[in-house]
Amino acid sequence: MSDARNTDHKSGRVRSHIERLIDDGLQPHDKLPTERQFADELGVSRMTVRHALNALEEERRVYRVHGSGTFVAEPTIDKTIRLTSFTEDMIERGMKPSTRVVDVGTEFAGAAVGSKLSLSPAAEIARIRRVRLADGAPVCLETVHLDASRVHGLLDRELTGSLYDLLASRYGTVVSRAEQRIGATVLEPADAELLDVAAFSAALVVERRTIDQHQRPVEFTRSLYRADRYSFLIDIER
Amino acid sequence: MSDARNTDHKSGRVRSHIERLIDDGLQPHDKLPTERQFADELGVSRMTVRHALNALEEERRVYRVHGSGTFVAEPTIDKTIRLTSFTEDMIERGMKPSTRVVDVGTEFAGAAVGSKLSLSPAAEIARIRRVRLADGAPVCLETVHLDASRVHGLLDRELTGSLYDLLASRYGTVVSRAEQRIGATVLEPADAELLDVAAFSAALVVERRTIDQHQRPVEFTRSLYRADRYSFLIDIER
DNA sequence: TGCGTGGAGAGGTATAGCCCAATTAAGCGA
DNA sequence: TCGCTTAATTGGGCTATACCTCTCCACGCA
Repeated sequence: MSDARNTDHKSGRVRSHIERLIDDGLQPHDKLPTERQFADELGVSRMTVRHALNALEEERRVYRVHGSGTFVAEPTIDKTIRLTSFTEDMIERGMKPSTRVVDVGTEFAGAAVGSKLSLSPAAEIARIRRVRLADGAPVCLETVHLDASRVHGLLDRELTGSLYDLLASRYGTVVSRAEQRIGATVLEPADAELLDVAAFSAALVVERRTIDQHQRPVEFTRSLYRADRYSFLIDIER
Repeated sequence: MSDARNTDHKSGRVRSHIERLIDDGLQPHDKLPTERQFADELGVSRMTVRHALNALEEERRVYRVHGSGTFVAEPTIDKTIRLTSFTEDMIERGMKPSTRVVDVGTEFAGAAVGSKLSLSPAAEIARIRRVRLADGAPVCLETVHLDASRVHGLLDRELTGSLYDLLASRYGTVVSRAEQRIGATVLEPADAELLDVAAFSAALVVERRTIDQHQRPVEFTRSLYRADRYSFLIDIER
């Protein structure tokens, strides 16, 4: 919970201090000391305390009532969908992930993919098709599209590992968020064969547009998940 | 975009000013004036400018690069999944929702539904099957299961409106969160007919367990969505 | 007993100024 | 010409202070 990096800044130390208070015996809806008390006690200015409390409020660890005080929030069961790679996802589900590359190549973006990646339809893109397996059985067939000009030499590399790791370590591209569309379809015979199921079986279609730290689109990926082996769990707050 | 309430505070005015700048001709990744320039120009302190920029950064209208400047972000389609009813959902998508009740009745919970609602398998449950339509065309076939002892008389009521509203106004049950599983399937002929599509068409299966303000399960609903007319949009943060 | 009103105390907004850290470009030297 | 150093610029963090609005309770009046 408490991060060592917190000690880099005063507001981080204040934050850790408050987190410790909450973890050590305080109950939800208990009142925290006032901002001015924290400031005096920790020898920092009130603005710094507010900075730390803002962060904690953002994460729903505390809530504030104007004129009244700051209180410990109810613990949230924070299972909101997260941005994880297939590899991380499978390990979390207790299965052993592996990957088989089906084919790779370059092609013109075209209208659909081009618009998703903010590129001209005539731009060159790198395309990677991979089957992702869990415990040796196919789960997912994914087709990744990347701006070829930003990933020189990528297609000659080993592509069975995490693409996100490769993008970060080799091309300095850090993934920050993604927009995802989840739909359903029935599998074409060719795709069904790659996934080792009967033709026209049900599948989840996931189209994912990944965005980097500068809000630029990184990749557009279309994945087909076997419906009998995969589903999404989502926790939603009102 | 620009809100009238913004004028209540200086930071709101600063914020509006910057938003206007962005909307009037600035392109993504264009550089904004520096924080100190804004402060001078608008006659406010730099902290106030930073406050406004923090809010805009939070909403991903701008991004900052330490030592370099503040820049206009790429426009984002911000459709985070929320806990909405079908009715709200369709209105937001610009369509007119309606409902047709297929059948209602009571039955024993059974093992599967009972465990989802934390009830004995022998408990009596109310079951409602409804077809939900958008602009007059079927989109979703839902089967709702409720603890019969908590919703006396519900099945005799008008069931074409929002079930959440009915639960709140008549039974004091306020929905606070939900756990949802999203999968895919092909439609049985009987279900396909109710949804007005060919048998064995693709559909999304959504199983939703709704929890009230006291953390008690309220309903368990299984919905089948026509894949050609519905998909989920999700925004994910790393 | 009941009500309402003021004051203390809480968070919210804003100021002016200090130093730090990252970036960038200009200038200098090999 | 290339590469390194340096200085200016920009955002990041923090301080100390001031004044605002909202809440809530105690006190006093009817």
